Amino acid sequence: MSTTTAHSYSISELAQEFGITTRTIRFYEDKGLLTPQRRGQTRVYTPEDRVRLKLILRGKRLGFSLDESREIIDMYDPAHGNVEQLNRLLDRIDSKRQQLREQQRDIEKMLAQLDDASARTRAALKEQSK
Amino acid sequence: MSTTTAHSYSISELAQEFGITTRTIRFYEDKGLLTPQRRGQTRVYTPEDRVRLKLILRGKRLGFSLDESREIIDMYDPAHGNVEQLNRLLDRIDSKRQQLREQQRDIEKMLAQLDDASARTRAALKEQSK
DNA sequence: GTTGACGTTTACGTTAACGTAAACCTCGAT
DNA sequence: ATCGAGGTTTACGTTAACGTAAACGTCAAC
Repeated sequence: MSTTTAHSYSISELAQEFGITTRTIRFYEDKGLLTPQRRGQTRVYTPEDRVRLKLILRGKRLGFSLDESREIIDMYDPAHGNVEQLNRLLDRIDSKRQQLREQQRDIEKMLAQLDDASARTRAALKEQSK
Repeated sequence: MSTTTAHSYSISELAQEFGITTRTIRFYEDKGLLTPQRRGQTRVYTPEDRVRLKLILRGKRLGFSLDESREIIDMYDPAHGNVEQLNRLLDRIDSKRQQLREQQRDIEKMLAQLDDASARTRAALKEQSK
């Protein structure tokens, strides 16, 4: 029995918090990534909506398309479906993990490259100071 | 005195190796990311060109725009410039490193999320087998 | 000498992810 | 009553990163 404090957010609150525009949030809804409630006309966002938005933006920072982010978010959903569907889901999850690990390797290579560049630049600065 | 074996590549060789189209490679040239030699009309790519291409594609996998990739690649260049320029370069390098570290954190969070999803899916499978 | 395989330029088309603007409602405060 | 701050829908515009196609050159092979 978890007593969930039913806190809610307006669209502009979320926009401010994450540094995006309301247009962007509505666009995500249009693409089926968010489905807020309505109080009359007005959209009302739950903490769960907020989390979904957070995940979308995280995916974006990693270069994922909205479709990819949606797929990843849906992976966490109540795993409903038959055995075959569940097995396919497991495969997709694993495939995403592999992709993320490849990104990790890419980042490390790029970081090493930047370390090198930084060192060379500092060396060039030492040279300038005669 | 390093004896550089002047190996060269055709555009379709590079396209094949990296699983992209020749159109893409020409597009990168158009955007100033590659500047191959010409044998008559025909483009001829050096091993250095190949490396640049590799870096572009690595950046792409990390969600970087071509402009960002160009910036990163240029960071590795012969650090020419005065002290002020070199210092600004150092700042940009450091800023990129911070961004990459943030991406690392994002990836770890997402990996943890996927691990969780995977476990839950496997649990759902066990449930199915009664 | 024509036919492929490979190269080139030029140019219009496409998709994702929003930006921008107009035109309108709603409500609490002045 | 009006006004400003927020909300809404609708719709056209924009940018990046290529795709696609046409129209042409070149050269080794048949």
